Amino acid sequence: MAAHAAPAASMLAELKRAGLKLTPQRMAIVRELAGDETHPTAQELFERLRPSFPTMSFATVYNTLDTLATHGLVRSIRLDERAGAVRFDPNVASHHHAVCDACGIIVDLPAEPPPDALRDEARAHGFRVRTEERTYRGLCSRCCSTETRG
Amino acid sequence: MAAHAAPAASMLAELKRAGLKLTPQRMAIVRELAGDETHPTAQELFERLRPSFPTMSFATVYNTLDTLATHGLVRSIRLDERAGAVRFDPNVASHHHAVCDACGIIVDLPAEPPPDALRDEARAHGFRVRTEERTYRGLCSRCCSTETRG
DNA sequence: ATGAGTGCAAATGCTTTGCATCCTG
DNA sequence: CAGGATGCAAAGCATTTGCACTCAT
Repeated sequence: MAAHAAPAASMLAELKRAGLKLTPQRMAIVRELAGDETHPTAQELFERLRPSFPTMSFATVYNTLDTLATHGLVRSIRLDERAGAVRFDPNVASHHHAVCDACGIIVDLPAEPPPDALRDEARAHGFRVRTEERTYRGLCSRCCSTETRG
Repeated sequence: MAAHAAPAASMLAELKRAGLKLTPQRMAIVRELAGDETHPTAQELFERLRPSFPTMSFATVYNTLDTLATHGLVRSIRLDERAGAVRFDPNVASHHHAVCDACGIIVDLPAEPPPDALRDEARAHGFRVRTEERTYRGLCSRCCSTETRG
């Protein structure tokens, strides 16, 4: 019910269809990322996979994620306004994000917003709008109750 | 009419009010950034100021921008999904951005969008929403006409 | 068997930091 | 004149690249 991301099987099938090789490393990365709603960084994925693939290199993780992104199987996002690594999102369906200013958790908000006035404004500037991303910042439920020191 | 960013004078006054020192470097950085709608990087500002301040260091530019951001005088944004430096926006009024996928130009879309269904969805997740950012991606007017090879 | 993919290590790009010195308030 | 701000250089991450080797197709 909560799975908005494509299952590993279909992502692998898609890779195969694109004429790409199904290496053990790629399969592991895809399986690790598919269905993961925590928006991990390349670093985090690398750490998680290290136990099972002690020889896997950083470059492979980055290359694979780049390949997946190029083929539209994952989205890369940078929701930190300052530093911080790129995060990867296996959910390529139209959706947006809510980011907690305190703990940094990123929550998916599945929805396709209808064209709005701002979009029209962009069009007025001559823009041909292809996608729209919305980021809501604030406090998540957990951090809300912590700060409200009640 | 197109000036949404605070003028240099008021930004400097604000710094002073905050008890910060008005050094020549800070004044130069503020003047360079105020009213600039190109969303420059720290690198770019540094290059522009080098002629007049040959001894100014990178660290000073970063420190100053960080100070300005902390005091709410500029916003830092990272609209590139992959690599790329942080950009700085002297416009702290509520507004959003349109980014060209081809040339990377960032256009301001001044507007305060009304609370929407997605915002409600975030609230349903327990989020206390403080700000909302929208990014429209597509092709700017210039790149549109280039690609339409007509 | 052939070239895409991998691993390693070094390089690159952006940003931060430590510390001695300087200068604004 | 005191402490914040600067300049310099080096360190710190995140990410990319070059190249020889390996393995999926």
